[in-house]
Amino acid sequence: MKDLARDVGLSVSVVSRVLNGKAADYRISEQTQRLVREAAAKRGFSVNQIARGLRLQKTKTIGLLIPDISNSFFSSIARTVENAARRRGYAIILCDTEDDEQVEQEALSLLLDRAVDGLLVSPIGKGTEHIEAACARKVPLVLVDRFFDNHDIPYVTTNNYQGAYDGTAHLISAGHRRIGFIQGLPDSKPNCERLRGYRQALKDHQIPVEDSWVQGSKFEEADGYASAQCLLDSLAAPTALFASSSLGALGVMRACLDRGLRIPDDVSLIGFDEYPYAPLLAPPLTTIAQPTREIAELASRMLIDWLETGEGPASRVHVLETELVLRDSVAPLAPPI
Amino acid sequence: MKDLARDVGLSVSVVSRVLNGKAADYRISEQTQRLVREAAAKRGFSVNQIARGLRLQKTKTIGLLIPDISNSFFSSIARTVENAARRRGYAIILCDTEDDEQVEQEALSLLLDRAVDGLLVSPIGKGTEHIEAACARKVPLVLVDRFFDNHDIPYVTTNNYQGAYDGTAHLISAGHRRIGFIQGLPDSKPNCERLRGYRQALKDHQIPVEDSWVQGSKFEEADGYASAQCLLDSLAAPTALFASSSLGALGVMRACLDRGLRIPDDVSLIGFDEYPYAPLLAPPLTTIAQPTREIAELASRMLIDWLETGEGPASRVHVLETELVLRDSVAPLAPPI
DNA sequence: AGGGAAGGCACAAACGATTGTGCAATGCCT
DNA sequence: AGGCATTGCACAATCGTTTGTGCCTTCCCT
Repeated sequence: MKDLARDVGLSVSVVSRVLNGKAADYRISEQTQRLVREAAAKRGFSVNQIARGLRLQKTKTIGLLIPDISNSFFSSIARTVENAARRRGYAIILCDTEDDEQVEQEALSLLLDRAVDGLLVSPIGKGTEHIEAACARKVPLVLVDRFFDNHDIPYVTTNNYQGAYDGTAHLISAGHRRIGFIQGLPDSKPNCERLRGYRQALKDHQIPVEDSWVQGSKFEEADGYASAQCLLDSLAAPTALFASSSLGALGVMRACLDRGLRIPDDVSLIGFDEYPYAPLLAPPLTTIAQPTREIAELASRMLIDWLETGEGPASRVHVLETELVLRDSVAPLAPPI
Repeated sequence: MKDLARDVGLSVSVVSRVLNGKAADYRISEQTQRLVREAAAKRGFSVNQIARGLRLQKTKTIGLLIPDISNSFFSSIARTVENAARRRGYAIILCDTEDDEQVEQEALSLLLDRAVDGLLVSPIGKGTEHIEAACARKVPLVLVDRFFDNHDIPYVTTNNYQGAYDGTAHLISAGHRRIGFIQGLPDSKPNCERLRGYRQALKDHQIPVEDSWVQGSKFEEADGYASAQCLLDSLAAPTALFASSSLGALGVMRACLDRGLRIPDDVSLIGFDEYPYAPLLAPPLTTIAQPTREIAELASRMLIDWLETGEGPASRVHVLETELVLRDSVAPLAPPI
């Protein structure tokens, strides 16, 4: 910018003001403005955002902290967030926490050190101190998908409870009474809510809930596989399974395949999360679809509005509805012979 | 840092040097070092990377420019890159170009304005001027997956030619002679190479190549769907299809489903790209697997080494091998009756 | 013509770090 | 005791912007 100023024979302050549209406020003549603008265009000048960030204490950057970008749910979120952010002039620093709390803390520090203006976080769920610390530093933060309800951090998520309730009820209405639940990360809010929905659906239909029907500990395919094996090994094996995640459902399918169990003839299956492959699986999977795009759009809008107005969102909680997508992985239970 | 310096009664220069491990070079006493370090630890101090970046002209940030993060190939790449980068102290600014050249240019400017130290990019492929411009600005850049071969920009990619050749040869060995090719973005190098491999395989088996057998224009499911419809509508419809991408293969499967065509009985299918769902599709899909993790690891290592040593990679081109993963989507062609 | 207002721009101090250099104080040698 | 190294630290410039303020003109009004 100094070079540019020298070239046009003006001071850097004039150049800066022209380029920032503050020419009128400082009585810069039309002629000078044109001069500056043309020179800037000709030299392809663009401001150094680092220096600008230092001076303004605003980096026009948002930190996106998610557990697993290779998971289609989060990669959809990331895509939408990135697009929305870029359209409003923000860059996204991506951190993948690998569902590891240690990594989450490190990544958070890395983001804070880089002075991001705001954060979009889908936290592991266990420890909340580091997240609170970020809030204490007055960095606007909105939680996505996973959230805390004993804090006042705004969030946008899915109605996980209702989604799981609907799915479970669907299985029950098909005649199933022994229904297994393949869970993900037990501490994460979405998982808790899904579990709650599952339990409530059973209760509402006078089906006693067996603790052993709930298996699993991570949102991973291998974990779903192991959990399914475990459930199907049990004496009174479930006739239907509800997988709390897309990867969990995959694991279940693989377990059934390996055991020669047919879906839905031998065991019915519903998976949380919808994705492009679901309709083409063997069999096409009945799923609980989340409004991924809406979640990401709402969350980014909330955050960016917050950044630009300086005021937090009017309402703290945003819960979007799921949709039960019926396909072929659920069959009526054959009556016992 | 100024506060910290005041608290311990020292100058900021001393604090800076201690924290950067340059104490010895400047004869800072052991005692002072301890004092500084303890105070820093107690106050949870960490340096402002923005200010540091301005002074050092190094932001410890890498720009990742990819066409579609919701595509499993790229999300795997992103995950691996992010992990590798974070382990070496670098943050990743993610930009999703949506396979749009306009967006690619804007995103590139956004990254350059933010003074990223280096770039990892998978370019659209058509225009190369903006990419060259970045190189001209002496920003280290390595291409991932997609590349240019008439430039001296280093890249790491897959042996797309051989992968497509192997897949096509596999179809031919199953007796197919009318083989359609569902392509992705025609200008992109991987697509060109795959097409070349396909053509060469046909030629090597004395099968004349029909131009009408090559359809498609984007790496998207809808495009694959339309292309498959078009091919299957033709008079002498192909008995086998080779999809140049995972999403393309999905589109083909959906097209077949809609037409009541069974895979592999009525038409055989091979798809480029492997992903967790492939073995569970109906039918399990025969694919050409790319070494995604290796590509991403090699590319990030090359770039970061470049950043730290100041010297570009020793060898410019890196081509990793594919693997043909046999499943159930290819069947021997039934002899004509 | 003198005075005040307005117009048009330049100066210089931040922002928070890094780093070459300078300046005391101490120690050692002869 | 005087001189020279060495030790231990502080000063201040710098990175590229933004922005409050100040200064010189020109103009208009009475």
